[in-house]
Amino acid sequence: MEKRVSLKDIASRVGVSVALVSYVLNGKEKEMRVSAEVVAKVRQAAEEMNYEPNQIARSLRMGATKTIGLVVADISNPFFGHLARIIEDEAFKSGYTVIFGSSDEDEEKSAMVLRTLQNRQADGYIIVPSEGTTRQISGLLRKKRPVVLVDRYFPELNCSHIVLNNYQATFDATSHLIGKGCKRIALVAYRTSLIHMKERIRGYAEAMSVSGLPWEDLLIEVEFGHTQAETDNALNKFLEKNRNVDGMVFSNNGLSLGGLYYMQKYCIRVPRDLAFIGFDGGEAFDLYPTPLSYVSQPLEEMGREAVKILMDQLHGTNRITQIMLTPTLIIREASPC
Amino acid sequence: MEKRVSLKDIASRVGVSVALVSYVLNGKEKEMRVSAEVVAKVRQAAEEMNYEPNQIARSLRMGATKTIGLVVADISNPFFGHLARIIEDEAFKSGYTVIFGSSDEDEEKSAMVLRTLQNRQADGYIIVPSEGTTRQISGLLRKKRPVVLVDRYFPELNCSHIVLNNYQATFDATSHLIGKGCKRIALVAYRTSLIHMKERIRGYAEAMSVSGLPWEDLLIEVEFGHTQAETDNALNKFLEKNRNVDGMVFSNNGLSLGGLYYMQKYCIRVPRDLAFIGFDGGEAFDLYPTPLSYVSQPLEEMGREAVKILMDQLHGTNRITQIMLTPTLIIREASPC
DNA sequence: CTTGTTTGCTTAAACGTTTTACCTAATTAT
DNA sequence: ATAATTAGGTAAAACGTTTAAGCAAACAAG
Repeated sequence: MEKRVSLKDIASRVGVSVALVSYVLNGKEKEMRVSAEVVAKVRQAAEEMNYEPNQIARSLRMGATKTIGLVVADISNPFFGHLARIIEDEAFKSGYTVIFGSSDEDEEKSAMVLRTLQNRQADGYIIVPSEGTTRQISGLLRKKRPVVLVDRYFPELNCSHIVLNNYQATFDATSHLIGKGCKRIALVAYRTSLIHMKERIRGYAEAMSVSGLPWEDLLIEVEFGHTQAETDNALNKFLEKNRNVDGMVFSNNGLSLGGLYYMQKYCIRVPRDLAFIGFDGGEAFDLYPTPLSYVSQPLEEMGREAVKILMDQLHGTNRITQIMLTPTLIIREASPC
Repeated sequence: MEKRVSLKDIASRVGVSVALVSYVLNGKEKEMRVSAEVVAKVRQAAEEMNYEPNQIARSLRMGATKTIGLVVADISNPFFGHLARIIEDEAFKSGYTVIFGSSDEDEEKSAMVLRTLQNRQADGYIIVPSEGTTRQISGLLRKKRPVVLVDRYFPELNCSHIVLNNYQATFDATSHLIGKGCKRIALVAYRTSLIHMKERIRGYAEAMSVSGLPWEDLLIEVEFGHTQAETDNALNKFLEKNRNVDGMVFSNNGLSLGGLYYMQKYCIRVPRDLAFIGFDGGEAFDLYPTPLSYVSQPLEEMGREAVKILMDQLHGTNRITQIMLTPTLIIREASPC
């Protein structure tokens, strides 16, 4: 580890004080009326010595790290990976760096990640909150840390958020299948108290209800920490009891994918044997023998806006912004092949 | 922003010096022989006041941030997302946090990301290096920063790395197709000087050569910043000239996926019309009408070992470790449906 | 010729830790 | 009894910045 060059090094080389070097390198030479001659010398020395500011020292002094703490369920999930990327780019534009952690939808893990991010003095937080983390979030809010929740939120919490209109998402999806003539449509959802799932279930239920179709027995709720085998099992049991199901709506990307694996394993042809609507799309959806229909989220917008809201709060606004984005139903028919 | 509680706050509440509080909270009460009574009082106060150490201040003082800088091509690419996740978990076990940046395989962007990570005083770096970044890496090495390259490396650089045996990967893949009776096998690769691609091309060429098959005209090199349309175009041109091609090997996951999109668009049935071997697998590969064969990388091992090597270097070893992992060819036959 | 202003720079404190050096009182050894 | 040791603690410097405050010299205004 070679010693990094500091302001002091430049100062002593040029023969001026540390303060002066700081002023020059921060472009405050005008206000601080530094002589042109000194400015030039400092600039040159900094250049030659390859000076790079120590952000840690600066953070300590300024009480701000220019860092955003990002908590997602799992960075390796393409949905969150993509979101992270958008946030990274957007944050970078404002001079912020992202430090992230995956919560695995687990309360304890979430707490650990959040503690780490706080120790590192993140200036603000963008969080995809897991079940049971209300207190963790409200803890942040109590400390007046800027927080933006994404994808889900807690209705009882007075906190900025940006989420999909989840109700509309499944309402539209289900309605579309009904319009196509389906009558026994199942919804596959996670068993969780998180609002986004509740809303997706509600949208489905409502769509079925307004068409006078029963749905209570057609709701499949699987556990969060599911393996593919367990999902298969749940679906098997369900389909044995309900042989007349003619359509399925899946309520997030993991479940959709799990559903497709299931269909493949048990040779159920989509959409010939069963109509199918997934959530979030992806390569597997595009490349399926017959391209699959799905609910599309405006992910770019979600990420961009999340950062924008956070930046507002970081720059002093106390405003709480809660945004609901509109999903798009991507309908695809049989391919030309 | 409420004020965070510091050692000073605890000290003044308990009525002792800051130093003492630091000792107690760092478990040095024995060596520093702090009285049991004071230890208890400090502990309790810290608990009650909800003290969390300021990692920034600690970093400044200690000259180490317990931070790993991770540079990948694109965090939203599942390959890198997965890698990031493994690294995150592994780093966490050792008390390290990850700060990351996406380079987009771009020299300039890579430089910016690297500069940011350096400003933030990352203790060590795990990097998927882009083309033309040799100098950036050697700059880090010159400053004696621990660096581990992943997925690719620079032969001329004396730096730790962990990569796939890329030669073997395409050699095996190509050989397998030859064994299946293919004679006109194309390789789709990126046009780049990066070693991993060169090796993948070499493996392919060698496999063809040892079977006495010509390959020079069957190598398709596409540009890095390709759009799907451009890839389609290149493939179209190529296939028009070479109608007798009976197999294709793709040399990374992006290209494989691009290939599949192409096949779909132009109604080329895999593997009926054309044998196909992809790189890296993924959902789309599993769910393809007939599951696709691909080269599988031991991603977990790659991530875990990368962190382990870095940790060794962070703990003072000067040893340079260069590891080459063995790929597995996943062969899948037509599905039972 | 004083007084005030501008110019150009320096000093020093502060951010929250860690850690070295030092201090005093009590105890033990001589 | 005095000297040496130990127990239990404090003071202060240091990490690299930023920034408020100050200060001397030069200059302008009265």
